[in-house]
Amino acid sequence: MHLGEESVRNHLLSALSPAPCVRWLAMLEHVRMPLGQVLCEPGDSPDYVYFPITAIVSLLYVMCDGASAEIAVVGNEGLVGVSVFMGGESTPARAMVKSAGTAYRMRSVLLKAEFDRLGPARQLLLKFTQALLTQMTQTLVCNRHHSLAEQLCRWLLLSLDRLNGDVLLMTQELIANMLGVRRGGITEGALKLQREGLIVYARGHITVLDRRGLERRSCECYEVVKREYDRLLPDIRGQAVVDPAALGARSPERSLAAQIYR
Amino acid sequence: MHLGEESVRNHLLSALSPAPCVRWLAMLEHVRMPLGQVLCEPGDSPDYVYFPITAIVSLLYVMCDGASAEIAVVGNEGLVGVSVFMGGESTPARAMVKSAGTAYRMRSVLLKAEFDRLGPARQLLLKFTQALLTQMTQTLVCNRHHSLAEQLCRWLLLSLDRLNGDVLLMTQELIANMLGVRRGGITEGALKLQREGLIVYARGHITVLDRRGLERRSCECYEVVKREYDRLLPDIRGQAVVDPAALGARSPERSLAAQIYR
DNA sequence: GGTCCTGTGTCCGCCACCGCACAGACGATC
DNA sequence: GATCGTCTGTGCGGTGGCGGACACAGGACC
Repeated sequence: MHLGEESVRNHLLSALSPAPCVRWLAMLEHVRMPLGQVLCEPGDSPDYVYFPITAIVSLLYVMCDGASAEIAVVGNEGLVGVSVFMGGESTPARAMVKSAGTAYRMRSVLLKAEFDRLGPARQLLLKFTQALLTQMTQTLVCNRHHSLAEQLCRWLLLSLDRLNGDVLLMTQELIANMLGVRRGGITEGALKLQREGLIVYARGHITVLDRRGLERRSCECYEVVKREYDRLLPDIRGQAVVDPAALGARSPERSLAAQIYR
Repeated sequence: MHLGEESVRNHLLSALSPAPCVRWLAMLEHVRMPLGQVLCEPGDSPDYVYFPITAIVSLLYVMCDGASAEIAVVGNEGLVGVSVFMGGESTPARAMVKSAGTAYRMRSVLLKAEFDRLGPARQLLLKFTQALLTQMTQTLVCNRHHSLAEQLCRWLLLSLDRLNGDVLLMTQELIANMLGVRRGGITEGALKLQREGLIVYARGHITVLDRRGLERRSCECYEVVKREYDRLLPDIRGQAVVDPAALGARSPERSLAAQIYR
């Protein structure tokens, strides 16, 4: 198992109380997640669940005719593969890496066993699932009632929250697929945001300059989702980033366990 | 507790293995659910969870400006109040009776306790939750990509599946609120379906004449949802209706327990 | 039988977004 | 530095659904 120099970790793993952690340690595998990697095809029963660290994963529904829409985003606040412990094994959505990075993965059967055995771990996983549910809900209503520009802001903010830094590597084409709209629409929206000085866009590199501005231009949906994540997973968010300098210092806390678990 | 002459029951309750049932019996209360009754406001921690029998409940998101959209529908295949055992207590959606009928209700705390204690009950409830998740997913993509007419068909079919009979009591105004569209749009769609002889529509009474026809006019979304419900809850669906005549015969099976649990 | 209310049919201007196409710009590659 | 592929800006006709309005019909109620 290898860890690299990551200055963040998966908050869901961090929030587990010490007891299960020791056992979980041996089950976790550190993996790189290249852009576009498909973690799970619709209908498949996935072998692994993923706890993103720096990667962002998109739950994407692709229809018969090729049209698609993003259901939800998962970053280092959660895990990919809730269907494993929900009991259905598979979902009708595809899980795809939409921002390259790293993750821990765990065999599905192991997670399932832990879920069935341990109350606290179970509660945590279920709360995350409910947060995911809220995100889906909000995406749904946003789809229905809000303008493309507003949706774009929401999408950028949700991605940004799961990102280390403020540069997104993402072409307009990809964003369009996620939002289920025409690429030209994204161009227009992005241009508007760029002219207002909120972002800079160039060939797949989006740099967010004014986060507050994005929040102002966004619809209520982003705020609702964020509040609900904070409410459901309070011990997880906020205490996020570990000081890289502190990590650099050799000490007992420099162990894998220390990095993952608070 | 009173039971009436209902010829159907809640499939989720039916599917519970005998052991928990005996205990659950004492916790269930039979209630009537008038049209428009609100079971749970967004942000509330509901006192009861509901297992619909003949009623249909809509999970509705209402936005700041009053615009709304239906997240999912729950009928006698499930329960209203998954947030109780998911751990978040509340959801940002409103639960509203969209077709009058009856239900069993149970105190939230009791259900939560059962959920934490019993593996089989837990698994069943979680599977239902995943089915609900699928329904939401599909509603989301349908919103994005399909025409109002197709969505209307999907909506009618989903309601029909949860209904005893083929008459829906529902004004166009209400349907419009559910689908998050303009009332005029529903008028047009319904007229088209009526001209094709699939339904008859008159002042809040929709009679479905040709179910197959509706399925043909609908998008793939309905089929996907239905398949997933059947997959996840196979022991629940299909064995639905109890012969009313058989119920009329006085016998030991005529007990409440017999009616609820297969 | 008259009155009121609710629910439905219809119309019209409007606009956001679609689908498609094409050109220009940047960056990688040889 | 020439070439090519990818990414982005832009244009244009078409259209589905919006918002708001109005008229009419069926029931309910007095």
